[in-house]
Amino acid sequence: MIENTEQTIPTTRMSGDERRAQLLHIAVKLFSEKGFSGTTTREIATQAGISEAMVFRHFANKEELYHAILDHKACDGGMKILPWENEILQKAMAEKDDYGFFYYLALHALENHKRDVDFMRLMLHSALEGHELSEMFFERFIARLYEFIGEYIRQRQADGVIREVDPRIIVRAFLGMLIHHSLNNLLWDKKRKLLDISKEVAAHEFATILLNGIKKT
Amino acid sequence: MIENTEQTIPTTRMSGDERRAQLLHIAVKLFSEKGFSGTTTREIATQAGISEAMVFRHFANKEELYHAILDHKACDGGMKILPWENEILQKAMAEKDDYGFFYYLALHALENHKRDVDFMRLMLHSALEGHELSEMFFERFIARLYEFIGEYIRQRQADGVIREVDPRIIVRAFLGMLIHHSLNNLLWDKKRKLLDISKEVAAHEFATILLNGIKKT
DNA sequence: GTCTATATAGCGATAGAC
DNA sequence: GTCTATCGCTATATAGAC
Repeated sequence: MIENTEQTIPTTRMSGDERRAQLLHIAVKLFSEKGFSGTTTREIATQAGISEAMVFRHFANKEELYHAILDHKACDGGMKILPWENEILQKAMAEKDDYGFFYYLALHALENHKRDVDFMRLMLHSALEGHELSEMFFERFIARLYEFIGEYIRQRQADGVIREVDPRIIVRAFLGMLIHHSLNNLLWDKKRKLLDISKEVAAHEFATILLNGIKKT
Repeated sequence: MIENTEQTIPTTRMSGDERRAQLLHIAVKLFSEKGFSGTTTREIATQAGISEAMVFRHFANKEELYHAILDHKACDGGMKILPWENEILQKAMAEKDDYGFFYYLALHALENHKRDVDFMRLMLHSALEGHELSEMFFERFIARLYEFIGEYIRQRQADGVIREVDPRIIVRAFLGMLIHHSLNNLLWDKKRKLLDISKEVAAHEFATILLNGIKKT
């Protein structure tokens, strides 16, 4: 963990930016595990191997630390959630490959959730505590994701291949499967293995169920 | 709120059991709003109109208060989640009315979630904090629910009307739609009205999507 | 059963020495 | 930049008067 770069400075010591990044990382982990009020600045400091005072040199107060996570995570980390610039998806859309579209969306989401478990837990804590972090995340990403998927569904309804159902309901059903699956993995399945399947299998099954569920008969 | 029964005792005062029940009720509400560590015993006492000392007369410590909620909620409140003794559902199962089965399950779940928002929030907080409350709830109810729905699906697969997919995946997809929908209502839609539909419409659409999604073609 | 008063511990945050 | 020491506050929990 501690890195010794053997520079002119004899003591092992981080630069300001490194330290800040380290604190952010630790804070994300702890907040995601125990929530905002359940995490102490002391614990953050201890895990970083510095004193509490140093935490307050990098961040004016605990709240600011929280907001810094927002900027750091919701901007670059959250961006990965938005899939529309991806080639595979663009291709599926252009070819009106519905299965490809939903399969890739599903896989993309499940991969993100798996990689960023901390972020997901943080988001949940934030939403439950009614913090603005989750609201911002919602507006910046979730609302747009609904809009994006909904628009595709609307097109395919116009093409006459999908049943005339409010697209928002379909999006909710689909995201419901994905998010709930990830949530189960994250909250319980680690221990219990209630349903131990790969991302690919899950993405395939969910996409198939949804597509058959909404296609015109 | 304060009830004056005009009894021999001149001062307005609750019996021990009443007070205990009141404290439990307040604690559920506060824990569900702010989580365990985010709620203070002082706030519980204040909202009950008594002193902190009284809280610790009824419950040895904060943790015990938490456990008491488990017994109170997960026994009678949680039982409502399990639907298999219900007539309508039994009837649908006996008649192999798949739509009726899933529609009623959905409606039942959505009704429960709506009625017991506090309980749902409490469960989420508990699961995130890794408290045993959620684990117990999981084993007592969720696991059995999976088993129950899965068994019905297995039968209908044997009947040749449902595709050969791992029933657990189907259950997860279905519960995913339902729980995610309730979660959205609870966390965001109160303000934003992203998707404002009735329980009945939601139950119908979700049941329809699932059924079409898994039926043999 | 309820109160005030208090004990003890831990919190976020600051001051000042090095 | 980092530390020790400490402030002011609030937390859980208890003791004893009424």
